[in-house]
Amino acid sequence: MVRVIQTLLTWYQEYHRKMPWRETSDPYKIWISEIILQQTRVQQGLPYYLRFIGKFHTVSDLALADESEVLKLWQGLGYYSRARNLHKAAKIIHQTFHGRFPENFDEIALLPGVGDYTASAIAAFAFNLKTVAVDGNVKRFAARWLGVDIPIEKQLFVQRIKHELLEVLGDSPDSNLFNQAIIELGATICTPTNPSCSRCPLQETCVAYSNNHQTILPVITKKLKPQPLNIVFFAIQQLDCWWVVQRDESSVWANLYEFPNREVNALEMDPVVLLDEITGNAVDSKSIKILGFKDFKHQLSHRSIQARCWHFSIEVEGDLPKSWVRLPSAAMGEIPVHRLMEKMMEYVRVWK
DNA sequence: AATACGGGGCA
DNA sequence: TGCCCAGTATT
Repeated sequence: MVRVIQTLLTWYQEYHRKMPWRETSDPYKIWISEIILQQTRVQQGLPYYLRFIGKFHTVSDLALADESEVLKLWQGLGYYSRARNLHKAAKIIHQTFHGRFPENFDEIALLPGVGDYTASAIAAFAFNLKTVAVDGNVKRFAARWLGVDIPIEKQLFVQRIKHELLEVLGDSPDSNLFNQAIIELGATICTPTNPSCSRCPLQETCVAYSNNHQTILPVITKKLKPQPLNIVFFAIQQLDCWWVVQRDESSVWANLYEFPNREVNALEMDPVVLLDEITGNAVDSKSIKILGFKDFKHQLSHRSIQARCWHFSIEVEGDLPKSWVRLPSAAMGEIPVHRLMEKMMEYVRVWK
């Protein structure tokens, strides 16, 4: 075991990629990076991390911001509850810990948006606590290296590899480096397809390699098919202004803004009839000019969205729903929106 | 234990 | 297309 960890750390120090959140021991920066990197590739998350740290230098800066500011900075990254929980957690740290990041595992794990992986990662990377941070990379590497054929989404699998990896770590003082190393190994060598076994520092002791089981491990049984969802949007223009609504807190794209819309069974509904339904006949049909429509396909992890965006202009509004907000086009860039909304704003040329 | 929750890159 | 990414919260 001593031999293994020594080999691993030596490999890591020579070959690891340089990343800004590994050049610091500031728990705030490490925390931000770990939240951003949840289910997100380094390449995609890096610019967001730099912008975040650039705008909010400390946890208190973040705590004192508006949620919309935080969501705006998160725009396009997905899983927006991460941003809302990040903001909530910052307020907790600011208020109950007076801006000082908690330094023990249990207090870290209590923060909203921080689960077992993230708490372990912060504990190891910021405070060098003895723990194992199990993410997707570590699961894949451990399943192969230890030859564990329990499906990786089972609790028993995580229990098993955590126990074994903790034993590998042993009494080493390098929990920080060890955790960085196994994650980096999974990300760069022990990849999902075509792992680079020839370059792997742990090839000699790898169970999967010795049995030629790299392609059948890890065992993954889950697979949910995205369900179809049809939505008709209305991009309603009044001279240089647009109408938008904010989504509610308990749905996809929570708290983000978008054009008024309605879920439908089929996209081919009469748009004027649909608009009357949504507004309660608030808009005089003679006041409506139809400027065109465009269809969009948008893939989420759990939904296959087909959207139709109608471009209307109206002269005068009637008694529109209270939740509708009219914004000048200049203000449309200030509100947090989802990717589909970005595409639709481009279609109707909100900014000319 | 299962499901909701984004978006992008790549075979 | 389908897979998977430095996962978590909710049911």
